[in-house]
Amino acid sequence: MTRTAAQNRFTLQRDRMLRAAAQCFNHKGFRGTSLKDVAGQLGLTDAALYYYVRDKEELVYLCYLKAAELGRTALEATNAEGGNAYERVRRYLKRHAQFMLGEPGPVAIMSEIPSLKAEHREVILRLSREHSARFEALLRTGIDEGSIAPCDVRMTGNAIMGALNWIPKWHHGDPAVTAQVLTTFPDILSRGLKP
Amino acid sequence: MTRTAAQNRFTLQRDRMLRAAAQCFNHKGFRGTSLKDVAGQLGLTDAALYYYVRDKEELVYLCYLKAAELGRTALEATNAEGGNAYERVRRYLKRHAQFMLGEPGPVAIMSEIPSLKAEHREVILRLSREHSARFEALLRTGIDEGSIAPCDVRMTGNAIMGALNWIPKWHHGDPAVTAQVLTTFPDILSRGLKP
DNA sequence: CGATAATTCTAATGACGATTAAAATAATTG
DNA sequence: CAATTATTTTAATCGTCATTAGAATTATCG
Repeated sequence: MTRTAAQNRFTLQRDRMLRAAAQCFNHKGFRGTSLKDVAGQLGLTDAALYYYVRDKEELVYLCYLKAAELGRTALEATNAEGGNAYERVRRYLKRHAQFMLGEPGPVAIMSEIPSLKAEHREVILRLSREHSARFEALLRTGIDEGSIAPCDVRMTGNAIMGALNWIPKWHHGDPAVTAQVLTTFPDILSRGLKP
Repeated sequence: MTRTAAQNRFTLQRDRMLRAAAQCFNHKGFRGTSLKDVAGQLGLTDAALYYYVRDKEELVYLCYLKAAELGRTALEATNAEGGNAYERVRRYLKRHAQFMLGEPGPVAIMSEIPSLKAEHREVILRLSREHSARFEALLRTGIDEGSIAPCDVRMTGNAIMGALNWIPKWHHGDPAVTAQVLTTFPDILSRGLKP
């Protein structure tokens, strides 16, 4: 119990770090952001980050891990809510866009997997592939049950994920645009799936 | 005339440079690729690149300029061929994917505009916005003539461009996949536009 | 309050990578 | 071939940045 408070504080601070880092990475890339950039956003010194993380590489790794977890739970939660596959896809898209843009984000886009060290890269790639597989399975379910038009699920999944992952490249935080994205993107991306 | 041969050789070599650089940038990011990486692909020394380019920043700038030009001509050529807006969009998507993956590519994805110096950034942003505007205008034409379903053209354009720009993140050169992308992506991305 | 643990800072160190100048090599032209 | 031009290399220089050690500060707990 006595440790829980400290533990809690630690993980809370680290999570603030991950959010700051995610924003920087999305904006300037992994190599392009210095630890000073991240620390600056938190009112800290670059050296202070090493209290929370072994090195810079672990920082991206943790960002990507968090992104993978959020994606997974978003998809699971959506599936658990029921509805046909088409409706579940729509809800998932909304949820995904939501956590990418708002709380508990911003979330790091996994655009620099090659920068990870071998072991971390394998972990992230595995999670990433598992997530893709689950999404593709959902599409396949929809095709079988007739709620989604037949298509190449692999390519369709890639297209949808690409459209989502690209959002941070052109969206820079304007709340009005955020709202617009959340309302239009699920529509736009799922419309092509209708039978 | 005497200069034309040398001039020609110069620009040809520089174009090889741009292709090598584009591949590196797409793979490892601007900051993440060293001039040695680019030079290595060409069998040169890093210092040799300075014969063709003022500095590293100019290298990305030229890559982006080339990308913008190719995008523009692709859209213009497509429009010139006629057909209704929906068909023109489809042809444009195919063309765009084509030059992104094959010849005269690989083309650099404009994902690091913040890394450009102010003047260059303005040029690229202007070209980029012009291109978006033209694409959105094409969508609007389709909506007016009834070949495309009513939609938020800004968001729809962003979604489509995102899906395309993300391709290099997951496609790593397998020719079979290239062929698959070229045949399925135009379908996938345009299907949602049907009325 | 005093002691101990937690957190952050200051001040090095060291590597990597962009950039430059000058020398060396290759190509071209008269 | 000789002279000139084009291209590339070698060998510095310079800054930035990740990383570390140890000091300083702050919080926690008895």
